[in-house]
Amino acid sequence: MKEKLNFIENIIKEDLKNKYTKKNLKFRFPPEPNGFLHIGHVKAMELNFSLGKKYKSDVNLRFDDTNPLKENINYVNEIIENLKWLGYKYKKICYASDYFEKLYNWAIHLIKNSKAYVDSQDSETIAEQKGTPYKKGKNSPFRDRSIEENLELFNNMKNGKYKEGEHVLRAKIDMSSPNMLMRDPVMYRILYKEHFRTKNNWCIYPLYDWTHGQSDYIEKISHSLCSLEFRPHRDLYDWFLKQLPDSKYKKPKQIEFARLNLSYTVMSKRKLSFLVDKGIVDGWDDPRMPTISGLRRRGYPSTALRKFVEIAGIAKRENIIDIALLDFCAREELNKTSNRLMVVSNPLKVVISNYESKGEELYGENNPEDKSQGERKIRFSKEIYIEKEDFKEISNRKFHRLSIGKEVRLKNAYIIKAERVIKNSKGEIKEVHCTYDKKSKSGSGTLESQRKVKGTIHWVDKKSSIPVKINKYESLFLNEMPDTEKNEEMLKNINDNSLEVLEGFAEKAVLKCKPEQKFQFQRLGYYIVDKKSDKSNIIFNKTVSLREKRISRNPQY
RNA sequence: UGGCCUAUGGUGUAACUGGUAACACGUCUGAUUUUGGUUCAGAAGAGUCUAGGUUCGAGCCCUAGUAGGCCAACCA
Repeated sequence: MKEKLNFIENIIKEDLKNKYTKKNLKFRFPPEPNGFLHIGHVKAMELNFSLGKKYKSDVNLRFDDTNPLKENINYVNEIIENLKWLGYKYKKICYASDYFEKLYNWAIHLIKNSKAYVDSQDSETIAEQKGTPYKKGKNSPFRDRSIEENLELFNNMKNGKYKEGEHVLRAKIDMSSPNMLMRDPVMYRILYKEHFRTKNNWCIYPLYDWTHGQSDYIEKISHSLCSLEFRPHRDLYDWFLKQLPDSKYKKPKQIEFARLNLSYTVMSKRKLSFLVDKGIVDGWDDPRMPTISGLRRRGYPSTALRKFVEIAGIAKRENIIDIALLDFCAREELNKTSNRLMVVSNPLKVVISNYESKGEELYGENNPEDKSQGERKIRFSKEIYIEKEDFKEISNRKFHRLSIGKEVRLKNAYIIKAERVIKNSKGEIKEVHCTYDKKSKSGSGTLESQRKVKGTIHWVDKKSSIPVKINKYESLFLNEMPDTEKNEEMLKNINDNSLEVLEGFAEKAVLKCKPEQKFQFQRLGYYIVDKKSDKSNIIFNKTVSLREKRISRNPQY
């Protein structure tokens, strides 16, 4: 079979033909610890780690921690946990802050080569001088300070002699460049803010452009993969690398790919934190969030997430992937791996009038796709619950469930026939009375047990069933592309029904469930035991429903 | 009044140094089924943004246009 390579793998393949060997290859995943990782990051991780696996080269996990204003250790820990859960094995954990000293010395080298200078204007003035994409910028009046003066000022900046905003260090490139990033970008700013790792050792912090490429170089990264919006940064990336006094190693190559977008959700960290701050969701790990922690809590298996981003592929064009693909990946995995359980989410009482025994134990397969999972006992007796939706007094031919005078099989149990209903004063159905075919017991081998009836429905024994809480989710947004809108616009399309809490009844086998265990509730979908669930208060989160064929449920019948 | 990136069925990706479009999801049929699930068999759906050019031959190369995205943070 022909190997299907994405464009990045093709570049690497070419590089391998030329001046690179497999030993030269090295990758990195460089998140900023300023929030939770989302499914888009899984794409970046999968790319880097699968490349690492393919070429047997190392992949570093590097925290891009140059902005103490937004970053903290909790995010670092959550990210590490996410990688562990996803099963990505990195060579080592690095921090950009490990390189602060080296970066500082290299900055001095740039000053000495007249490639950097201290500017003493405020940020507004500097921004103004930068011009616009259509208009060239102007040189700063401080651009031609002497090397000695620059050295002294920069040293004083480092030693805390100035206030925030008083000076910055800038690269001396070209104020008339068509690329705004090349118009003397700021390399360092003064910030009196404690950093979660370097504490108060530094009061000047390097900015992204002066950090990233250099960090890649220090770690001997060969291919530095990032998203499309960094394309203009590449010119700067290369420029900085060229200025370094050190040229022992091969210079890393920045390659950009399109980030992942998912329909009906938002992906930008700014929007995600907005949802958290506004209290629209419960937190970063709310099951409706596209964060890794949220998807995990929702019940998506890590393997499904990885499979999903792998199928989605890597390219350079903007994309919005249909959420249906994610659900497909989840179902495919869950169908094979999750045990079945009968749970009634919206109960209707059924009395089997001709059932004389006090009750009995029946058996059900735990997973028809995996016989090694064995069977479980299921309690059956005279009174049971079925789904309200599974009964209609009068029905048409397409209704494969229970109705008066019609037969249906109770999964793993008997065939029953509905005889009459009992209604309350408002005319609502309170009970359905049925008769059962005693010889039709599932698996009993009798002729009657092999009878074909129109449908099979799930049920639970009324007396022995366990009440459970079920969180049912819909997408957070009603429109397909909420990410393209401003926060205020986005709010208008919030789905008010994205969370529905149901009280259901589960067969008693549910008592053995453990937090994060996944089940298929038969005929309903896939569910996970919430991480905060316990024996006295069992909580399930619905991951995704079973695939449903479009069937006409014409109410007039 | 600029620079850069992108353009292939509904969606996402393929098509190795040019040889008339493939895969997955989704959709639709049918079979099987004690889950309207799974599984199995099959179908429809694009002639590759537009116009030129090079070539025996272009989705791939060139030119121009159009459309979308990114760039004016002391964020990453």
